[in-house]
Amino acid sequence: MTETTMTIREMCEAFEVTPRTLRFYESKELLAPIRQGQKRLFTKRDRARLKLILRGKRFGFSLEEIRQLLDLYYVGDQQHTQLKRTVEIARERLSDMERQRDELTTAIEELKEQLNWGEKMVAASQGEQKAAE
Amino acid sequence: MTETTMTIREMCEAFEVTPRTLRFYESKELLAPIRQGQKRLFTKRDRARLKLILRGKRFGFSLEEIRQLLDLYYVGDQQHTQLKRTVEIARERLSDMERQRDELTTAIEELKEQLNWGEKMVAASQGEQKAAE
DNA sequence: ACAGCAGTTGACGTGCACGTAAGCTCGACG
DNA sequence: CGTCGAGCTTACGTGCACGTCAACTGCTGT
Repeated sequence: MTETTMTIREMCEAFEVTPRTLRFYESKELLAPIRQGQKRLFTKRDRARLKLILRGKRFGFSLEEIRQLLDLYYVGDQQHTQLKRTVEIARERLSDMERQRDELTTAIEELKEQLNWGEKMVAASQGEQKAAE
Repeated sequence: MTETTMTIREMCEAFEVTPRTLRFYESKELLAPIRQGQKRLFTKRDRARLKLILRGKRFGFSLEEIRQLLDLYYVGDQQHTQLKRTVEIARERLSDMERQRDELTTAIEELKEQLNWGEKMVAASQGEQKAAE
């Protein structure tokens, strides 16, 4: 059940993606499932990465940007220079994300105000179909 | 200077977009600049909408979704039923955005931790090029 | 032995969000 | 009067993120 590896089908159901998507991500070097003969076997590492990939996508990052980010999450064998560069990239992404969150917060506030206004209008036009003009 | 309308060129510089983009948005009914003969004149309303469009894009909304949202921001002559529906859509978008913000907050925290770790690694590998293995 | 099914590799198709190039129009200016 | 630049339309091209289809391979059960 809670085996260490999963087939492509199991991954698809667990994460609600298609096989095509997983193969595509592998071709872009976002995932690196091990091979048993010809078949792919997805490890715990792949599952963690996929989770991050899907989250990154929801934030509007491109797959290429996500690949950069994943490098940070899974260093471990990088050289100093490479690691330093990765840290820099991550710092930039981090401020991107913080800016994005701040904007989002503002937008939420604005939308809430609009909603209040809209709801008042709906309430006001209850029963009077021809309030316009 | 602070005239009520702007040319396409002025819009482009003000918002850092291309003419093509503005025409494209018009073709998708996101903007509706008035025409003076053949030329487009962008009003204050268009500028407000464009600002919202660009923000929406940064949040990962599609242009079609943004169009839905803009309907809410610029109602004014909607019927009751239509307005009610629009309010519903907006409520859904709002919870989308709040979920997105919460996720983003979590991701920011995680990335910060990773960064701290990464920076420690960088510091630790100062001067010793061959620390690996 | 053979059907059936999960999985695989190309290769081409698709929708979105524009970019880019061609050719037209129109008012301003020397 | 020509032409110059700003803007216009039409139409095809592009990059990304997959979808779709065809043709294979390799177990699995009967």
